Amino acid sequence: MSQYRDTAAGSIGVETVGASVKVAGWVARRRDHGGVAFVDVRDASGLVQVVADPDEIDTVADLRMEFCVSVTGEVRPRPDGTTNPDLPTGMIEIGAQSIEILSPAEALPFMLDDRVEVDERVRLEYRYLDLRRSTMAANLAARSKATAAIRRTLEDLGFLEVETPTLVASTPEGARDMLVPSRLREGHFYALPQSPQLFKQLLMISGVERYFQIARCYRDEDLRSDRQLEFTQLDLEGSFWGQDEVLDAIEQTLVAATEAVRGVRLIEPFPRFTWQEVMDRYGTDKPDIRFGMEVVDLVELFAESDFGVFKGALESGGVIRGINTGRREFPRSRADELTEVAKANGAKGLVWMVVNDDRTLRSPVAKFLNEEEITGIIDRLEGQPGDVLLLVADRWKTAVTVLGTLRAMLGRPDDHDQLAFLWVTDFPMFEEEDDGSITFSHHPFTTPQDVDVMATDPEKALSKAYDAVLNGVELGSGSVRIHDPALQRRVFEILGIDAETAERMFGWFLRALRYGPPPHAGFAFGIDRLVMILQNVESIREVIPFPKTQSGMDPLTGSPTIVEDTQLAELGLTLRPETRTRLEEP
RNA sequence: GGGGGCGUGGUGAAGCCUGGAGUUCACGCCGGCCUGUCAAGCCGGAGGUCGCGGGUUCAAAUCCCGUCGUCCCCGCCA
Repeated sequence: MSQYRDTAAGSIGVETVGASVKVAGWVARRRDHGGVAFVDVRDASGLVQVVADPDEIDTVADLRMEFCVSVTGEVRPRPDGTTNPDLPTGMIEIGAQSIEILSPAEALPFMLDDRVEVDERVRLEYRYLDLRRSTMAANLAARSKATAAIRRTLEDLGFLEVETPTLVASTPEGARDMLVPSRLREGHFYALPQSPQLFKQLLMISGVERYFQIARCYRDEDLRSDRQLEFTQLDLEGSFWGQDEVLDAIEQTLVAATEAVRGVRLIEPFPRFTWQEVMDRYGTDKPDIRFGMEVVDLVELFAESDFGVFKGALESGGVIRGINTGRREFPRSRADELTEVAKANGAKGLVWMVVNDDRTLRSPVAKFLNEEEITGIIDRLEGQPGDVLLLVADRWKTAVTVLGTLRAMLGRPDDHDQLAFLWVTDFPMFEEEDDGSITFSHHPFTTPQDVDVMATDPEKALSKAYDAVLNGVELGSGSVRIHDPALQRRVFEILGIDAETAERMFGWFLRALRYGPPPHAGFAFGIDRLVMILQNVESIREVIPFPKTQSGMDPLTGSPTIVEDTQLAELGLTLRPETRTRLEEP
């Protein structure tokens, strides 16, 4: 009950007929017939039609779209034949007794309905108007429902919500840090956290046992449709836990969030795959399993092949794999395009084949293959007439990755109605860089599955790390952490980080590990990405109220901005001359 | 750092390939008419440095080069 209204616009139904109500909101539409005028008033709850006689209410002629108004009137049934079944409030209307203009609005920079797709830069410049649109309001609501459900679930499971600092020490690993200069310690810098990783591990050592946080994280890397400079994670950690306990807790939060947003109860447990399995079957560590088109091993077929490309690949220890992309048009241009994709992903080439009606193959390489091989390919890939088969002969990693990329390109469904959550476990401990050196595939606090293998054969070593994947999108990752300082030192050693360097970078953390750390494990997933998929939108920016453009700018506030020299001076900073010159150019 | 798409009254599009008067359509805006609409309707009107700079040409929204903005992608994102 307020000075401006006593009833939510969207809540008014036939049971309210006869009552005098006061609603407040925005003019969504005005339909002025001269002798009678209809005004759709929208508030956060919905929309209701107000009917006004211009002779009685002179303000009605002044109303324009998105004026903020307060309306007093009587709820009455709509006359026969004028009800609107498309509207929740379509059976009734408010006969206006008075309309007060709380504030006028200028002519809008764009229409707030969903009929036209407005340039995103303009939407962001007037984001406060953009957010009035029902789709955007629904995205905000979905996000709120998701986080509320997550909080509720974790509270029930006995978790403690703890905040960790956002002004932290910079570490050289991982993504580029967002830096914040310190005034009190000139020449020193904070970093904004890429994740609360080490703090949550400290909380385990602190005896918290079950921690979670809906944490803002920052990574100063290039933006994408699913990446922003700042994003939100559900961060979680448990003591005396292993992988199963983590996956169970995370699964419960995902189930709760999905039910809250979609009203759908997911089937548990989510399917689990090892990293090796998803790489072999789907050619990626974040497979979209809403469709098949799995990668098939064809090595045995070609063990004796005379075809140079296949022979060469096998002799150098490679593999031959293929996918059946199904029946589709396959002009030469398409073949060239896919070959380019294969090459861009490191393959030397791509072998394509179209199954003919007589179970022969139309393919540039068909003449190099004998009948047995052709039949074998069609059988193994379950080829039907018209199916396009794609084969890659290369190093294992290259072959499966290329086919995985093509599979995603050609097979991915374009709607998100179906939700295919899954777990990927048993990630390799290390990845090979282009220069041949190794780097951790998760982070250096991840427990190896076998310490000896890690030491003798690091490229084969598996870790206790796991990912959550939804519809081909990596939602998040976690691991069982190292709680033994000796093991932690050994991992650093293998990575080529000597004791002195480790001490300098993480000494404070290694010291904490000397004071009885409990075994612990945890996880973090991106809430923006989750809500984006649940809401079936193509960009993470649709579920972030005030996002940045691809160049990291906010068209609304103009950030980032230049600052006064006096501000820089307080921080002990000066801009480099060439930077200053560039800023002074028109 | 690289590849690609887009940039035309306030908004969305067409025009660009094949150069010839700022032309067109829809929404919005302003004014008028109108008593049952719900994307109201009808009549009239205003509004544009075709992102910006340079070049080619008798002539550029259109062709070329550069640049800025934006989006998608590669690199990057432990």
